[in-house]
Amino acid sequence: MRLSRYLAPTQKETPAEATIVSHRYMLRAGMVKQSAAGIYSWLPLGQRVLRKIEQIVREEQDHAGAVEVLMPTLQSADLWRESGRYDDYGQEMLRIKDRQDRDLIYGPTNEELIHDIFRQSVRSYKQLPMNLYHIQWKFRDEIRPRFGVMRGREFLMKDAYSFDVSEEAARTSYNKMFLAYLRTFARMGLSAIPMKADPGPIGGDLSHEFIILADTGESEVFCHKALVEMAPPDRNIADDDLQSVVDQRTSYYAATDEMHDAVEFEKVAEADRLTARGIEVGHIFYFGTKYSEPMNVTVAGSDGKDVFVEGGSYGIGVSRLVGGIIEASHDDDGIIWPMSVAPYEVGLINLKAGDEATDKACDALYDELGAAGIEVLYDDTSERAGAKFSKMDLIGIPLQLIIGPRGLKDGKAELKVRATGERDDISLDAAAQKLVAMVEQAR
RNA sequence: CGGGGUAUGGCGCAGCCUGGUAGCGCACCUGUUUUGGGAACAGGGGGUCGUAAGUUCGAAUCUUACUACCCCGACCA
Repeated sequence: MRLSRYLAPTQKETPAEATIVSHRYMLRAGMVKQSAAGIYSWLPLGQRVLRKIEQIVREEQDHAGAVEVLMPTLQSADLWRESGRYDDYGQEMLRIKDRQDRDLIYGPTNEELIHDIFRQSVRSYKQLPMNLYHIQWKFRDEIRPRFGVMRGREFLMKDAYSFDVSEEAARTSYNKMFLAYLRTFARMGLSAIPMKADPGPIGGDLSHEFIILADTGESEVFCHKALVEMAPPDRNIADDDLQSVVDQRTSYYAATDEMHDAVEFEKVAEADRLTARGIEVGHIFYFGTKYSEPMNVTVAGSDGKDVFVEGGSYGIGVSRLVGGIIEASHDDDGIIWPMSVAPYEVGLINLKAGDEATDKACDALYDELGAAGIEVLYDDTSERAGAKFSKMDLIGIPLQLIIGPRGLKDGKAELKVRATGERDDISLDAAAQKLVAMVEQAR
C-alpha cells in the first residue's frame, strides 16, 4: 500500500482522553476513531490488525473442531425471557423496540440464540460432540467504558458454544478449547496464563480466565512464574491425553484477585511467586444444563431417551486483543507488532520521494515484495526523513527497508528491525529475498 | 448511578473572572532554502466558540436548562 493513497491519520500529539498506552498509540497511529463513549470506528490500520487477530482465532477454532456460524447482532427478547435472563441481565443489556413495538435486544452474548438453533436442528447424540462459534460484534452498555478498545461498549468477540451428551464428554470439549486458547494467544506473541475464575452470571462450576500480563491490566493476578515461560501445547493431542495436558497447566498456582487464596499462594516457593497486573483476553465456562433445561434443549441418547445437553461457552475478546497486544509490546516510540498480527509486514521508506533513482529503486522493491506475497506499507510521500522514521516506528511495522540516495550510490539499502532497533546495510539486490525469508520465518 | 471536570478549526490549548464580535502551537495549502530520526522563513485557507433559551445596544465571556465527552468509585469480555 502506498501511504500517499492511504488513510492513516497519525498524530504527533497525544489526545487528551487517552490515559493508557494502547489507547494513546491506537489514536496516534490512526488505527481507530472514537465515535461515541466506548464505540469506535476502525480505520484501515486498525481494521487490518483486527482481521488478522480474527483470522488466527478462526484457524485455531477450526483446528480444534469448532464450526463457524454467524448469528445476528439483534435478537428477539422472547428467547431471553425463555432462559430467564431478560430480567436477570440488567441494564448492561441494550433493549430496543422496533416499529411494531416488539422488544429486541442488541446481543451481549449468544447462549440463547445458539441453543435455539441447536434444538431446532440436532436431535441425536450421534451428532455430538458439536461446537459452534461465531465472531460477531457485541454490545454491553457498560456503566463506564474506558481504556479505548479495552473496555468499549461495542466490541468484537469470538464466542463458541459446545454441546455434549454427558458431563465427561463436555469436559473433553472444554479441554480442547482450553488448549486451543493457549495456542491462539501464543500465535499473537502473547503469553496467556489460564487462571481459575469465578463463573459469574453465566453460571456453572468450571471456568478459567486467560490473562496476559501488563502493567496497565485491570486486575491483580497471582501465579507461579513457570506459567509465564511455558511453551504453547502441541496442536495434535489425542482426546485421551487432553486431561493430563490440561492438568499439567493447571497444577501451578494461578488466580485473579477475586479468586486469590493467600494461604495456597504462600505454599509456592517465594522465588517462584509472581504478583502482577493482567488483562483478561479470554474466558471459558462449563455450565452444564443451565440453558438446556429452561430452554428444553435435548437430544436422544443411545437408549432412545431424551437427555438435556451439557453446555460450555468460550469467549475471546478479539477487539480487546488489539489493545492487549499493544500493552504487551511497545516502547517509547510506538507499537511493536508481532509479525503475525502486524497491519503490514514490511515498511518501505523512500527517503527522497521525487528523486528519480530513489523512486525507481523503491518502486521496484515494492513490486517485487508484493509479488512475493509480502504486505508492504510504502511511504512514498514527500515528507522529511525524520518524520517518516517516526511514523513507521509509531505504527510499529516489524521490518523496515530504508532507501535513500546516500546508500543507493553503493547499491545499498538499510534494513531495520523495529523490535530491537537494529539497522544493517544490505545490498539492494539481496533485499527482497532477505525480507521474504525474514517475514516467512516470523509469520 | 454517586463524586469531580471539560466542551473554542483535524489535534493540543489560551481568551471567560472584568461583555465590544476569536488567538497560539501542531497539522493543512503555496513558495524559497533545506533534506538520514517528527526542518527554517515568508505567505495563505479553515471556527454559527456543544445545543437552546434568557439578560444586554452588544454574549465565546453573564444566567438557566439540556446534551455530549473525560476522570475517580462501585460493576464488567
